[in-house]
Amino acid sequence: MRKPVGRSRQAKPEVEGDTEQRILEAARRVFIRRGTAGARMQEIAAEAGVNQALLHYYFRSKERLSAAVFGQVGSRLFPSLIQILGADVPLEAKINRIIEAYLDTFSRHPFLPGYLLSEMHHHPERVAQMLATATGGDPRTDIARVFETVSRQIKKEVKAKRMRPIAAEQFVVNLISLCIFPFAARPMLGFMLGMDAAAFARFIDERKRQLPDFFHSALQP
Amino acid sequence: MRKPVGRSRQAKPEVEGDTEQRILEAARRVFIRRGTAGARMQEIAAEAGVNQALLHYYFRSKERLSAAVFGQVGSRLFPSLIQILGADVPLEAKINRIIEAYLDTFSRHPFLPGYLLSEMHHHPERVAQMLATATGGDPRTDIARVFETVSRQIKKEVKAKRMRPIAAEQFVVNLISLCIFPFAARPMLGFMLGMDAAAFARFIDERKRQLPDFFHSALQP
DNA sequence: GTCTATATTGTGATAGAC
DNA sequence: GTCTATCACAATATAGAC
Repeated sequence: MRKPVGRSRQAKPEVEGDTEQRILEAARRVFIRRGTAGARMQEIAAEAGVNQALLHYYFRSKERLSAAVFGQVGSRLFPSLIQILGADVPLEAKINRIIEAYLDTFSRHPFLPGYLLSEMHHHPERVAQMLATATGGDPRTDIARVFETVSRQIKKEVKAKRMRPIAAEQFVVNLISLCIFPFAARPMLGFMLGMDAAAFARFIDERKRQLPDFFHSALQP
Repeated sequence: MRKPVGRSRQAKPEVEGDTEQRILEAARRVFIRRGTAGARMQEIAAEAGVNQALLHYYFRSKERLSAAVFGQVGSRLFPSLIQILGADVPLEAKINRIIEAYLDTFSRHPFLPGYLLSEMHHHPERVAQMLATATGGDPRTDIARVFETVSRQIKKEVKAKRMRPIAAEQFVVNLISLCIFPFAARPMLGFMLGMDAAAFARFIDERKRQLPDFFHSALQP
């Protein structure tokens, strides 16, 4: 590992943010639009405004750089899911919060879902490390606890006759399917439904309003 | 265009199926697991049991070969969607049929969703041609008519107080989200929920049973 | 830390024999 | 139609000056 240690600030005319950060951000943009295999180190260097050799100086290889980006993207998306699902609030509130949070995030970063799914598909072996980076620790333990919490809440609601029975796993998968898929399939939906960027934004806005009711209704006994 | 014309059968000891078909099938397998950018012509040739030069003889370039695969995969998935949605049966039956058809198809080909979404994400410009290949004609016209049909059915159900109002586009997107996403996100779900292949298959089986009710309930007024 | 120059290998594509 | 051999360039990675 030759990676520079100690981010000791040099008295240098740095453009904005330190170089490592600029490279990482440029890499994120390029990997997201080209995919890991399709991205070129040269394009990342150009986007970061530095030389290609610097990429290797900071990240050693394309392999490591792409893994860093994957982990970073995961870190932006998973913690809030875990946090909301594990929070001490009613199930109904969790549904609303997740829909709002994810539709908002993806409206601002519409290419994240496509990148994330593509990356997971072609590099399933990286998922474990990505989730470890994202949750900071042993992801399986955290996640298992969260599903336990949700499962208890569901059982309680079912007992109170306010909800039909459903496994916590199916519940969560249904919820995130409805939030993520439209963005991942955006190119197809855009074409099939003749939607340009503005029309797609309206489509998502309508979704923000309707999805909570749709989902709550689906769980009615 | 040097592509051989007339599939005139040569008196040759062909292994199984004609060579072009074998190449196309090998290419599909390789593109699905590596992605378009990550796939190597050499690997496809090996998988087809032929020399790399033959790939160029039949398909001219990697670009064209990958486009052929993308179109072929689309042709296996979209026509049935269009056909079921446009059929002359009640909305409820369409929901059941689509869930059954897609969960079955994807159970047998679990990597199709990941490939399809990945490809669409990185090559949105190919979506139009892929859908044209898949539907054989002007896809926009067919699709628009189908959405019109569904829209009328929804309005009728709403009027009869058997259903809450929902745009046909949101209706269809919700339905296919719930069918496709779990497969596209399989690596993540597998890890998060600690599911191996068998557990994932059980998860999908449970889904086949529960999704119809979930969806119908979601549409209750 | 950042650059230029270059080594080295990978990869799509073609030429030409059979 | 199918093969072997090879070209031409693209792309990752490193060496070494500054």
